[in-house]
Amino acid sequence: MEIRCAEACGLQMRYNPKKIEPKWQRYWEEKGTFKTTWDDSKPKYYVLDMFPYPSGQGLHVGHPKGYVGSDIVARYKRMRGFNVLHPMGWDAFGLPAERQANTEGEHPGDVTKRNIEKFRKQLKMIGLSYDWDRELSTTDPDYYRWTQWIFLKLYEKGLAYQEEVAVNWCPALGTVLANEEVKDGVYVETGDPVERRLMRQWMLRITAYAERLLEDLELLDWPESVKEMQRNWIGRSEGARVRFDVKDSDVSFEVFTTRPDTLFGCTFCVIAPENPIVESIVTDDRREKVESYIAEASKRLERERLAESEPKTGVFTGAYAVSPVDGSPVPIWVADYVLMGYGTGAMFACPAHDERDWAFAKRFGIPIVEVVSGGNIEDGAYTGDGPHVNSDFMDGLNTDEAMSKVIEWLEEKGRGHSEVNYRLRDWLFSRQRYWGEPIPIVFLEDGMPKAVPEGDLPVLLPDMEDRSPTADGGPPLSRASEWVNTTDAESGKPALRETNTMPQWAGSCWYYLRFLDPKNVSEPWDGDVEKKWMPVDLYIGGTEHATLHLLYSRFWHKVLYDLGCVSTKEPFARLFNQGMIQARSFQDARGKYYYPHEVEERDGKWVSTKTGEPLETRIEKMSKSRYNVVTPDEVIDEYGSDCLRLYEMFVGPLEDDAVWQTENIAGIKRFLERFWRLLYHEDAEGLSEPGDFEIDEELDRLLHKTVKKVTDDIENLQMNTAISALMIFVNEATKRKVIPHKVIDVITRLLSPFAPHIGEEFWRALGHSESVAFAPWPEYDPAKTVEDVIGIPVQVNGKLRQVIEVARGSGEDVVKDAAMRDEKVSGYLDGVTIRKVIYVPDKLLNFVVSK
RNA sequence: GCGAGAGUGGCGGAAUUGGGAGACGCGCUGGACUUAGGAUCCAGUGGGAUCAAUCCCGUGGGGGUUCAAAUCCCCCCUCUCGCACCA
Repeated sequence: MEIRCAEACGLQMRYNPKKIEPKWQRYWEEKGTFKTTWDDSKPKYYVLDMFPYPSGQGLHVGHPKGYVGSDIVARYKRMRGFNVLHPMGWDAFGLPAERQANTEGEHPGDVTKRNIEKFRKQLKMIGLSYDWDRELSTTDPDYYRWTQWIFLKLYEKGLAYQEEVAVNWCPALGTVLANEEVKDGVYVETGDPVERRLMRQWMLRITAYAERLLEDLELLDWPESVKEMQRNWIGRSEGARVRFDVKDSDVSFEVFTTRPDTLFGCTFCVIAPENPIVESIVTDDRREKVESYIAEASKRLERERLAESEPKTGVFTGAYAVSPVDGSPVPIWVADYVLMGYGTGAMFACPAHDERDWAFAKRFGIPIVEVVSGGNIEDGAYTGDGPHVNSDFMDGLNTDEAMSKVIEWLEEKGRGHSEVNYRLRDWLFSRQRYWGEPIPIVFLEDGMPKAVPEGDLPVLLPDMEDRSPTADGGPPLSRASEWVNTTDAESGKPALRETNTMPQWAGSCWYYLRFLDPKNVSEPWDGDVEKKWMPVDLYIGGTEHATLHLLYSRFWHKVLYDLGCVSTKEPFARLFNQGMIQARSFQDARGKYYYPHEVEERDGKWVSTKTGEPLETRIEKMSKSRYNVVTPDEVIDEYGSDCLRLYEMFVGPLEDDAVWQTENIAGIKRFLERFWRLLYHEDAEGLSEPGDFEIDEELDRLLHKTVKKVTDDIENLQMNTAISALMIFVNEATKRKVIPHKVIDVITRLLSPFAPHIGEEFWRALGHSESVAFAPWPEYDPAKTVEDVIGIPVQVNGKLRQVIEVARGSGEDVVKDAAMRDEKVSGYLDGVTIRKVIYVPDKLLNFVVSK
């Protein structure tokens, strides 16, 4: 392909992104500019975007914000001599595609393919420097074959198991949902109601890795907020497990407590309604009441139970437990504020020193016994520290001492031991959907599960016309009887395939590894290749994945680490969360949304242009239903992709949310046009003169400062201030009549990661024959980034009175003399006593005076 | 309720080992060029007083530390995010 710069194109001297952008995108594609192969001579840099779910809506301008940020880093690192791996792919299994397919009467595979094509086309228009040869989709059998392979590894290690569990069943979707996908009794994505149902499910034992997932957060350069969210999610707490015997019975139960030091203050125990031991301890006279309470509680979702925090409900079982410390009888209650899923599903209550227990005791008239002094337990629970009382061998000790003493005592007596508990629960891994990875398990005639041999992978998703759940709530795959009825590979005996599929999180747990070696047909990735490229040096994506995707993939990674399949403990060394781009939406009193072109602002109020009706306006997430979507296609058509990229970076800090305001793009457009005119003077009818001359010192210093600023800012992902620095330079350069090409050459390189098309265009115009993508990043002279003569603010009593010019590095005496000679300053020093002079070299001079 | 973060012109935002508040951009005002301007260029633009030089006030509110506070400390208000009976 013949590449012609604007000069060669004749008289096209105005900045015209429509002409240059597609040209360079074609060039990069045809030349394979961003194709990455391992190169021993360069340091590696792996910069990864959280790959998108290719929805039917296509991209809006919010999506590429993070992609542009990571692309700038990728391009910058290449210019700094790094071998950069920067891939992109599709997290394409999942519910929306299945629903879209059903609505449109198509196969989810076809829908997905079409959506991916649209996404890919949109991303390519933005000029992102991905190595498209590494593109992958989680729905591709060559990919999910290895997702299934990892599942088998988990299964072999005992980390995948089946359990009959109460799950969040969503009737509208015909599937179960993970706890995290349900909030307030509805599916967070669609608002469909969710109910509890007991079902056989595959679970992944993530809890076995709780401690390491917590500890290894220390190794990571991640935002503190994300680490904190993961810590909370894992929810480690230290305490003790204590056995309580039930009076006049051989039944006993255990409780977990973080405050075993308050055992002497135990005046009742509480058991979760679902706890099976309730059945065996309830007395006959209480049975009816207890059973109806349990029936009532089971109707409500866990979330709802938790939401109704007050007043607490519960019933007495009629049974008594024996206090393990003093042998006294304490009543056992059933109450739904105790959760079956945490600890042992039973707890002891010390109302004097726990707020929930206090509220419960007050409500039901249960005694409250103080064991830690220092508070007033009449008014409320005292949770602070203090000397213990009424506690036998703990009397006089504070909480810390009492804790170790009581644990020691319990262990000695065989009634308990210290224990660490986690809030994290095992990962519910099966979904009753069609569009997901089949779980590579068969069931033999005796119902026992058996792994599909590795050699038989992938277990392909069968083609099906009817992909709805069966009438009795069975997964869609159970309709594929030919597929379901198979044989055990080893014995040849009949077997049934597992008909659940994996959740969407599965494919995204390891895609960063497949990118290293995406075409490998004999293994998921080559070990040597993995050692070379891992870990991911920079991972950019939204905060919404703080606890789910990022915890799940860390879990899988650690399992793979234990298997010797990967060489790093953690997958993502540095994480960065880009903010969202939101947009203004307009709604009338009836709730009807209006497009931005249907409204106008009158006297600071928004109204419908047509009817004049007042509208309510809000800053919201972009969505089709809110009529506030802006697509990259329309912005690129109007302004070009360099402009879009710069605008998205310039709106504010990359990590912050921003509001899309199309009118603000004008400033970016002007900047690019000014930059263009540095080279293409309108009045000169062509390229400006090469101008092999030296620029003035002021501009030269500014150039060095700009190189430094842009370099530092990219390293810190402060793209907004980097662009500001470039604007300052271009504004200043514009004031000169002509700028030598060697200066434009430097600025072109600085700008090229942000605006790669115009960068490439200029680079060729300046006479280079290779892509600017690998041009050396400009160096700067530190000595030239500071001025020789600087203005020193002179204050009198802390108030700025004058700025005087002195040589940089001047001593106090010199500056003081100069200041005192200054007419204005001396006016302020007249008739007062100078008490003190503060001089901060090159920064400031302050006279402290008094009358 | 608990935890984390934030609050700066008309607007988006700069400035943090404490040292010239408001960089850069939008918008606005005035001017130049023009048949025209939604193009481009130049000048101005935190508030107040003043013809002006200049002065006073000013980073959510109140107090404090300091020669000096957007920045550090204490109290309060507001907003965003996360968790929400986790024994």
